[in-house]
Amino acid sequence: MHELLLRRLSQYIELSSEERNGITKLCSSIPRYVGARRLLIDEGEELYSIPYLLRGWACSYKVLEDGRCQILSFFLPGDLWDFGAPAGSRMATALRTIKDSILIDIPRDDFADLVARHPRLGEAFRWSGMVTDEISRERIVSLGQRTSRERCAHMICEIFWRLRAIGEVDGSSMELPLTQEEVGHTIGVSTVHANRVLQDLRNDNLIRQFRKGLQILDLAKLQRLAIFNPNFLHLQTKSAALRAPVKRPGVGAPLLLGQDGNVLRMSNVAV
Amino acid sequence: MHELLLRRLSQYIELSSEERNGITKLCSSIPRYVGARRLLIDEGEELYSIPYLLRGWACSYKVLEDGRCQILSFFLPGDLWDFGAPAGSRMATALRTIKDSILIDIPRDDFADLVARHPRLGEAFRWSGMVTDEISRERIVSLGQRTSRERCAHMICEIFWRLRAIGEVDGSSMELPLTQEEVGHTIGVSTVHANRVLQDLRNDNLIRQFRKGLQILDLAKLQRLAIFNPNFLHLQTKSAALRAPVKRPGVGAPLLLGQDGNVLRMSNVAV
DNA sequence: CGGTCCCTTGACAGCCGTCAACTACCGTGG
DNA sequence: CCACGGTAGTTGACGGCTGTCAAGGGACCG
Repeated sequence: MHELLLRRLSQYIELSSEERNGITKLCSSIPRYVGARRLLIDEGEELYSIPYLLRGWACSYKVLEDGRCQILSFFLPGDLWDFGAPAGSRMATALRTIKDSILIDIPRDDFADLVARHPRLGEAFRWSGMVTDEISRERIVSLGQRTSRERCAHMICEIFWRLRAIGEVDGSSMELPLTQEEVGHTIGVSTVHANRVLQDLRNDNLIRQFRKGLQILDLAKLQRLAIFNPNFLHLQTKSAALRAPVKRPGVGAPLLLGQDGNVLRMSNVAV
Repeated sequence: MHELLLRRLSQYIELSSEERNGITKLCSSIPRYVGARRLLIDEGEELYSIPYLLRGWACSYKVLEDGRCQILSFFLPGDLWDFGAPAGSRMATALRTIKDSILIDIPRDDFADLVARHPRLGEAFRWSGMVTDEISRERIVSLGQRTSRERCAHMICEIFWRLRAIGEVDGSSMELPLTQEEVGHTIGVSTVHANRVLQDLRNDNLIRQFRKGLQILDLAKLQRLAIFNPNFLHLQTKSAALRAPVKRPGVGAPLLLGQDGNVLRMSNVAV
């Protein structure tokens, strides 16, 4: 029932049997079955427990006063929701299911206790959290810099690699239970435009869509289009963490080199 | 030299003198003076220390292969950079100064030791980290849903409130050392368009700009335009954490209510 | 069979990126 | 003092991207 979590943590540390038992006990609550498109936690609600998704899909989102809605992240099987938040904090986003799902509520205190007793588990969770953070940073880059085609391709790649990591892709096909409205809310375009972008990708023979699924016809080309670096999900082990520093062309570099000295005029500063 | 950090942590917990001393010792390294627009840490570099900004401005950013650049967050006086990252992790973004700055490098191990010895400090840091996270979530919402005018207004409001919290605004005026190119890289528009958006805000008498500064002429109107909720920076105390749950109109609600029962068809699921 | 979601399409207008040229300002050096 | 060069800000023209509106079509479910 909690193999996904064990598998994930094993990517970062070797789990002792005590640690395994701790996780097992943590996940011993009775699973809840929740239908598609149901609110799990509303924005501003206090978090009494950490939702742990066993099956299904969910997403976090924010709704502006006038109804505009932005999906911030997907919540896939094996994911723990925001385990790093301090006790007593409130949800900064709402959380809802996308399709029929099964989840467990892990008491926050039990989680804190376990991590306190096993600091290495805490370490592993923090490594796991870095992946989540990196996904959200990459979403900022997408929304700020990538074209809508690229954003859509990037979203597909992200989901593909994440589902692959938990054994939920079949060759090049995967489930994609998102409506085009949800795709739009994710990549920051209207529903109509989400439709056009998806059609575009289909017409270019990059993807194929069926019922509630999607097949990637040319992963390499899709990733190139998305400027997608699969490494960013590969914080699998400490040694392989992120990619090596790379010098890049473009705006950043010359900007930073065209300056004199490292010491600034003291007249402007005081400690 | 480290009053800003002490002040920030005091928002979340009452600091004991031991904890104060710990922080003081943590900040006892010799400050570095760094000129404007200089690279502090490149993407992919290993983090040996936690940069702590005493004065000046910096930002984190990512550069795509073709040179497109997205600024992810601003780094203002009193900010600690990414203190939550596990030891040995690599920078997911690059970090550079925006103007002449002074910073301290806090050894990661010392930080970890201190937090381990004083769990309440760890708690306070995590509350502080939530503010950072919320800013980055709000940036996703901005880039995905707000118009460029709204995004620009939102950026100004965010900076205004953050500078105000550290006593760096004078009435309604503040420093704004960003070039229009940097504004563009922040709100996801071209430099030319950043210029047009700023002109727009000036023409509507919302802001006034001078040399390297900005005056907000009508904060209420600017915040309304930005759909800006100052509460999101107000995680000052646990009790005031975030805003209370609010029912909203729009897309979210009806979507989630139009479903039957809470239990899904068992045929689709298995534990 | 009717209703509800969801997907699709076309028309149109407005937002925004790009290109190119020009201006203003500053600090430097002659 | 002025000339100069570099950076940053500004403008106009143009085309492509994208939102909106409105209408239609198809799949599924009761």
